[in-house]
Amino acid sequence: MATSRIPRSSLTIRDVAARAGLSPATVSRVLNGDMTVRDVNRERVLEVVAQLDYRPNRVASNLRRQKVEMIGVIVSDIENPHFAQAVRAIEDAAHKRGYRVLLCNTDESADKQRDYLNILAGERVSGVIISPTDPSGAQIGELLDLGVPMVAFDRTVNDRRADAVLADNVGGAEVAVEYLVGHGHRSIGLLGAFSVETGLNRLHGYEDAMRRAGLATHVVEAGVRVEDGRAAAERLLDEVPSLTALIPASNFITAGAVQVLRERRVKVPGEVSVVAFDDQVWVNFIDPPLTTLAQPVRQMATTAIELLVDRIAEPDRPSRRVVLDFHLRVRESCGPPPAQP
Amino acid sequence: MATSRIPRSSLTIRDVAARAGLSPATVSRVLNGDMTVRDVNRERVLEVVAQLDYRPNRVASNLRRQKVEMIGVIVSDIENPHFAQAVRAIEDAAHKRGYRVLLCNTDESADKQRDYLNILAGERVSGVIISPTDPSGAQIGELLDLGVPMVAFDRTVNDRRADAVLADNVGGAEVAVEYLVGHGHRSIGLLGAFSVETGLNRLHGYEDAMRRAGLATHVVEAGVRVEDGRAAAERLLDEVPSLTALIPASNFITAGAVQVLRERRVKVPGEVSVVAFDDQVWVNFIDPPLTTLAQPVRQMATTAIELLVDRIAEPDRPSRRVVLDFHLRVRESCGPPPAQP
DNA sequence: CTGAAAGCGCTTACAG
DNA sequence: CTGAAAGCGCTTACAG
Repeated sequence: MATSRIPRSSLTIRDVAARAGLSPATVSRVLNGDMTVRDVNRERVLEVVAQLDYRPNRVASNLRRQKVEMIGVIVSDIENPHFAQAVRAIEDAAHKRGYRVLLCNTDESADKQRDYLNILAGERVSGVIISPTDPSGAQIGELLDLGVPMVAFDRTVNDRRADAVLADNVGGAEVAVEYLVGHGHRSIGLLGAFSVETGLNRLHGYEDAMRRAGLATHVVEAGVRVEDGRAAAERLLDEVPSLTALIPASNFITAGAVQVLRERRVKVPGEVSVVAFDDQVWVNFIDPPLTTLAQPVRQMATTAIELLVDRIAEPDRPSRRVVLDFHLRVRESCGPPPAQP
Repeated sequence: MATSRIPRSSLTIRDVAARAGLSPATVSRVLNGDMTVRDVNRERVLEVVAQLDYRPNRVASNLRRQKVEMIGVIVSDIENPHFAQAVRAIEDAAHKRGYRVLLCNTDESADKQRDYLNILAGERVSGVIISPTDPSGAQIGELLDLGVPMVAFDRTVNDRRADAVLADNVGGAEVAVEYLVGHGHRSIGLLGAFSVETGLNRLHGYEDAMRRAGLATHVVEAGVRVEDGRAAAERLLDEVPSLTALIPASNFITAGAVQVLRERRVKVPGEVSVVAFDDQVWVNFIDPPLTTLAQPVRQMATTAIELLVDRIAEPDRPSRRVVLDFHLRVRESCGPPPAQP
């Protein structure tokens, strides 16, 4: 007679049933909104539930129903305002649809991404939204094999079965170049992080647009930290003295570039015009407020949840890929190039 | 003979056991690091697990072991850099100790806080870290009644049983005032949000320090949005033309105040010195970089996890309250007051 | 409309 | 060292 006694601290549905003089089945029906329960009994159950402050155990319910109303959200850095904004919008949309959010921060580490994907598989989450650090990680295919819906966010994943929501980084860079060319600029530089997919696409858009305008390109790789942005900006300004316009291709790079411009007392937009990627709040606080390319982060987040929910409902639908446009937010950092001496 | 057939998609421990020619009990032992299993059998199990890509179901395991290695983190706004930083540090510390993080964003809504506390109770999380929107919400006491450990973060909770990690907001404001007085300022203004506990404490610290210095106070309530900060800054400058120093008591207020100072071409620190609460990265990007009071957010986060883990291990220990100091980060926004005309 | 019973996928005390 | 069996707390097909 094997028995494992576990000290039972919290109330169970049996306690409620006993107290109400009904079966656990009936209590469960009331709690799950089954309309076939007689009104007297429903009220009796609700009364006892309130009296005892009974809280159904979701773990048991999840196991029995074979479904966990939770999604995993994997980002590389929740402290980056871009992702903070995305996660907030995702949480909002998920909460409205009854899903909880398990937060997974990878810190740009492929190991931690692997770790978290394994955890999410173990937790049997309903789906995952991932901004991959390692788009080819083996776990991505494994989860998809297990039938876990996955939406790539902001960056793609190397598996066609995943849905994806992306910003049109190529198009965004083209808009930036065309806007500056429209102001008469011909010497336009780009500072970007080309090891990440979004940065690479921005480079491609810049190159295409410059080529179409018949202009020479000026590009410096700028890494992902503010410090890297500073160093890259210094190099670009040193190497291309003729420069009249600058496109820092991410918020950290912008932060570094802005400091360099101020230290060198470069007049913006008098001497150098700036169009920055990412519309952070602080671009309004600096002098002059920056013209930016804003990603439709909220819209991306709600789209991601929609794709996920649709796929949960219909696992075999063909995978979709939604690409959303940037918006140019004109402020005060662009003007005509300085008159030729 | 009642039977509920559920389509079983994923593998179970029984499949692994069958394939390995062993019992589920033995497979479970191997997976949980029980050392009493013979090496041959251990290897056999591991082999089959790898072959089938078997992933133990955490939901079942959680139910059976009556423990869920997950903590709920409740904040009012993950998009506020202050909380983004806190959540990141909490996730980091939690992950290292084997806990998952369920993210709960309340949007400063008491309803959503209630909602999430109920959800966390249902999920039977191991503990919760809460920066309360409604410090007296009934659910707080109810969770504590159920034995769910709770740590108040940044703001207190009206229940003595909860542990707490706080920043010394009173002391921080005193440091700001004393620093400015040390530079010779006598007309020092405060912009704060006094409806939240942290803001109120900052007000008290300011008032105490000003009184000790024998100075008159100049205070304007500034709300929580950037727009409110702007309006408050304008009022303060209009009403106190003699003002030579300003303490904006939160990051959003600082953002608004900085814009007003620039628009009015007030020289910082020539005409007005500034010491701002919250050390956001962008304070480095504006002109001049701001002297700030930095909250030890990382340390607060690791302390919160420690308090939680300690209490999980020892539920009846007396509750603790840890108060951490601010650090003054001197940059370029403070100087002596302008010479009297 | 309601209850008894089976079962979700694990873990573990007990027996051998 | 290993297995059979019980049980964590729910839900639901089935019988009445």
